[in-house]
Amino acid sequence: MFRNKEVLRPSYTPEELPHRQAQINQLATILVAALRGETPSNVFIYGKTGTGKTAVTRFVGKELQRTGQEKDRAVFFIYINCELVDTQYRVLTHIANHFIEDWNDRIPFTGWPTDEVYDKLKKKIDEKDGACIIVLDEIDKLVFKAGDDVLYNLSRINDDLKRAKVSVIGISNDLKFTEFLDPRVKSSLGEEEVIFPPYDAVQLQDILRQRAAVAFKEDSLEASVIPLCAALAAQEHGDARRALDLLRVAAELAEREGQKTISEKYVRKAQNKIELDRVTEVVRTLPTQSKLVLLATILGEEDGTKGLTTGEVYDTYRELCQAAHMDVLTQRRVTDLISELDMLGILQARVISKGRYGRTKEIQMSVPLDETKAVLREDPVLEPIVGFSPKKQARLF
DNA sequence: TGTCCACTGGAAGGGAGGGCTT
DNA sequence: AAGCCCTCCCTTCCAGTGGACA
Repeated sequence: MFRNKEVLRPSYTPEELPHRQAQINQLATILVAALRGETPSNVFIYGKTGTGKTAVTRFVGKELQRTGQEKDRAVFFIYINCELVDTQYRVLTHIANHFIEDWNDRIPFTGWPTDEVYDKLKKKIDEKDGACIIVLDEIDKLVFKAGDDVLYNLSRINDDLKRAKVSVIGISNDLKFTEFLDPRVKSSLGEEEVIFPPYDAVQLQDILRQRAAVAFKEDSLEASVIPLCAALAAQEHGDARRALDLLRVAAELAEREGQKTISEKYVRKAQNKIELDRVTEVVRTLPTQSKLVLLATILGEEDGTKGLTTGEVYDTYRELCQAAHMDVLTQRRVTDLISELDMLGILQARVISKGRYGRTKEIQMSVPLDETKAVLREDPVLEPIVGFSPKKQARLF
């Protein structure tokens, strides 16, 4: 069935990006200054997930580097995903190490004072005569965690450089974060803006057809499969990544059942699988303390308590910790863990007021209980207590 | 109308674990 | 070895609060 499965993966950057010519041109026009030895403007790129922001940026960057080589102009294109590289220190180190070939000379991932890293970075960049384009993908994550000091320093770095030129491209799927920026940073980052609108269902179909032609052998797809994938993904704010995932997973499921063709049925199955896989993976990689909090919530809900409160979850949590011989964290800390679980979409916590009876969070699971418990059971610490029932236990005393 | 509950969520800081330089 | 630095996880302290109840 498959000819080349790789082209369906999110990491794959195709040679052609359908329906993104306008954004490619816009970005290229801004960055072409680098080839003339000028400093390109900083750019702010905004668009929802799976609208091609990263792919377009990488594509333009690659082209720019290639043309730069032909014209004998050095162009450095540094891509940083701020979800992983999320502190000022780490960003600076990452950029600086890009210019340090000697492995022994590299800046360690911790240990130096930040301003020393900054000095070294300036020195190293200035040794190269060329344009340096720094892409900060998911820049909102960086600002959220580390504030805008990094951006301020980076936007001012050109003042301290004699030869090299630096420009910054910030990519975000969240517009609100710019409100928290220092006005100077905001205006400097937003010199140019490129907007990526969501794909509609028809555009998604084009993208899927383009990839499917390479990915599958002839006649592997029933006619309705691509429109369905496109329609489902269009509902998810036009997410092309989701559309491709649906197609790939559907194909994998069909293949596993020995089918020669992919039908609608497998697309629907794929949709369920993708969501469940996401939850399973998130839960599996949770720290133990968060798992305990999660288990406390599940058990509370199974006991039939309506509108679970922080206090109730905390009580159960404490019993679980004792049963599992784990340290008991403070309620303050558990509050934060609950908020984190909320942000991960595993549960919902809304602040409500019960008047005379105080103010608290009302907590509700938003993923299936049994599947989640099965994942928790994989953890050796949790395994003995997953079947624990707080109420029964209490009755013994 | 005021009280007062059961928290929320900010601020500050400790300390362990990574590393650096001198 | 001593003296720093950065990050993560956590504790302590506490002012603030929406609304049911007296």
